[in-house]
Amino acid sequence: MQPNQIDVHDTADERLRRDGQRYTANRRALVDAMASADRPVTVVELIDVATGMPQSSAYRNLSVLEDAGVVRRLVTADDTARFELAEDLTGHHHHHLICEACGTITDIDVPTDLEDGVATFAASIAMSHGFRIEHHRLDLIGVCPACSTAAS
Amino acid sequence: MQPNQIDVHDTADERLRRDGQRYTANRRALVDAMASADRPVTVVELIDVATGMPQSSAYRNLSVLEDAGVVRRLVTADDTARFELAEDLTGHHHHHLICEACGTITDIDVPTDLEDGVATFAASIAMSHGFRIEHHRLDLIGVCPACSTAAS
DNA sequence: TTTACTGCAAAGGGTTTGCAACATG
DNA sequence: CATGTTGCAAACCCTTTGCAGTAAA
Repeated sequence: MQPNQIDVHDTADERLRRDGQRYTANRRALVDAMASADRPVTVVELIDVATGMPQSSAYRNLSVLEDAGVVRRLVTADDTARFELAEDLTGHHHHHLICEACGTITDIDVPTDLEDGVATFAASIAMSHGFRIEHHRLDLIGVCPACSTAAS
Repeated sequence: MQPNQIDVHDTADERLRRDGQRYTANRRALVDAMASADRPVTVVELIDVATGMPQSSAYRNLSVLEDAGVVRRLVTADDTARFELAEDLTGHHHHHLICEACGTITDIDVPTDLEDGVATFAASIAMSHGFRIEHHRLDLIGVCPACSTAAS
């Protein structure tokens, strides 16, 4: 169902080259870190895993990877960006469950019929507003079990 | 269908008082500015309307208004927060159409059946993940007509 | 040997906060 | 007159950038 790890790196390499960029050790480390996380991660989390990488390199490389379509940057309520591999690399279309207390994001799958409903709706809005719609976002926002417990 | 302007101010006043806060001229100006905009607005836009208000006051008051449940803060791809009146003040549940080129957000209405589908989905996720779900977000993201034209 | 990448340090830019003066209940 | 509010200026924090050196094609 999902492309394996090797495919992810190959594709990343290919997309970077297409942009005249190189798939360096730092960039591979970032991709690895994101591939092994099951949720979008912050720059700080990425740096913790890729030991010793300076923040500036992390940011710069993430930006290159984003431009090449390898990673996606998410911004939610708290002002820290989170990064995940592009969906066409993981082969896994998903949405997000967000805890507004701690900011953690969890991946969730959406039933096909709901997904279809969103697609139909998107098409109609594209038509009526003259908008070119690239993608959509369906987030459920609330408080995770851990934060619920902590608060009480 | 919608509560009128006076109700919005009354409700804002009431919710602030509940928090031991006052509904001052600055805060009223912010609420007015948001009520007369048909989309979420940035702090800079709010300041332009409420002439002379220092940024620090705008931020501080928006934060108080958010805590009181009068306004909602949105963060999207560009790193500038946007503010809108809480849905239970305007009586208008809606979602957003976001231009990833200029960052502008437009309000859109979602058909009832799709909305129901999202609600059902949210309930099932709440159950399976032990999450308390407060609200949801369905954004369509792409490029607006103006930016499409500008780019070509 | 040219072009991209690195890492340090410094700057940017949106947002928050300390503090003294002010205004409201 | 006690408590909330204002506005200035400075601090904050995440993020970006200049630059000199390094590595890859």
